[in-house]
Amino acid sequence: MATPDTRTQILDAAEHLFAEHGYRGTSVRAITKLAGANLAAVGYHFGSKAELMAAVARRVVEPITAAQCAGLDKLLARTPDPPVSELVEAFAGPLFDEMPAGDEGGARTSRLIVTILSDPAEEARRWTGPAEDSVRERYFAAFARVLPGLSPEELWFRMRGIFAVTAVDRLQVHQQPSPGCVPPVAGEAARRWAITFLTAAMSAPPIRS
Amino acid sequence: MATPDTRTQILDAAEHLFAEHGYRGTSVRAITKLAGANLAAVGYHFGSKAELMAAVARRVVEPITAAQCAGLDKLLARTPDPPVSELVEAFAGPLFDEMPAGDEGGARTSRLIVTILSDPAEEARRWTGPAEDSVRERYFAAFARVLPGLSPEELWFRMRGIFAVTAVDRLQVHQQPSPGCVPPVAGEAARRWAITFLTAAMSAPPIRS
DNA sequence: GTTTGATTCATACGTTCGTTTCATTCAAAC
DNA sequence: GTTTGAATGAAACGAACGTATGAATCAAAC
Repeated sequence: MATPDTRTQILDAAEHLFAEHGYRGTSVRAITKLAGANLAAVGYHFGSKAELMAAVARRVVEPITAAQCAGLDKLLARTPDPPVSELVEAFAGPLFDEMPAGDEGGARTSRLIVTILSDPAEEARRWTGPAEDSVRERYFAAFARVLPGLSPEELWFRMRGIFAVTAVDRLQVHQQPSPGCVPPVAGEAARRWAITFLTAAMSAPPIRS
Repeated sequence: MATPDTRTQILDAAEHLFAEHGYRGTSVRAITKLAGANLAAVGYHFGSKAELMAAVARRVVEPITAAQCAGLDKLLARTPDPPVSELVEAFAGPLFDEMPAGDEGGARTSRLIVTILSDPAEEARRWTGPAEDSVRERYFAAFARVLPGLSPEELWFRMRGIFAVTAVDRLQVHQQPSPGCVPPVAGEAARRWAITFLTAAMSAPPIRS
């Protein structure tokens, strides 16, 4: 295999380190060292550290968003009222699937997504684009159709819940290792657990207020 | 009201800034400036920035853990097999209740908890103590009793799900503001939504493998 | 009034950070 | 062979960081 160009190697190294230590916890020097590139290469290829992070986020999030979009298209082409479980799977499934090789069971990607969405850095707000918003809104509309009686606010809450469960799924590496709590879970099992868990949660009757 | 002592003012300022900008995104200088204290006061009263963060985390997490513990005690004193909804409420409820004054509807506390648990910094692993682990294990045992048929692994997954939903509940401030997605939700409504959502999720039948 | 111990203060140290500069390399175009 | 423009390399810049130091302050004890 031909060694990839410097730009790609920097992207790979940055993805790895950003996932492991966060945005602020990763220095440009550490990235270029891991990538075997020169310190100035980040500035040359990406402009700045923030733009590098944006490129990393795009590369990770874009295929997920595309898969979510395609899944919804396929679902709605069959019926305008798909079962909740299939909507959940179409939305949450890609978050488990998109795991680049070398990723230890997706835990690194999961952590990177948590980083992207929970990083308090000011730049983080620009790491994802309008494509993600639009697919979220499409799912919102689909869920609203099959879950009548839910107020928009409560539905948004539940959709954020989907996101929280899938993204923070492997967050327990950050906690004290509880005895009996085996740390990394096989990707496929976690996927089925999440779908089960979330389908039941989404299908809950709305609260009577 | 008498102005609190320097130590408390530093704790307040640190809690505010850590929640807003994360651990690495907050400088000791910013904390002491907001607290109206001298730069060296952090070193004097806490030893280091990391120990200050540990003190902040303790002050926020301890009452939550205590409330979770007391809630479980009260529940188990009544019956060894409480309904799932009440277990969920006893576990997740305190995460909504413990909101210090001046906190904008708990969103800041929520973000601080996310910071504590998702921060990739090395020191973050020491921010919570064994008390949190022990209460988690007690709830695990209680849930295992009323949810037979769930494997330990899947139950741990679901408990992490509870945590994810309650803690990341207000994470959407980090995303692009979606139209129609009203940002901050009244604490009481979010609490009821979360209990409903999570009770249904926890009660889902285990996956057949 | 003096002493004492706790606290606050201004300041500086050494490190690391993101970024910039400018020289150098190198393959392709002419 | 020369030129050209993209890419890389070594080095340095200024700023911000956490932390340490030692003098100044102040209330209480004696």
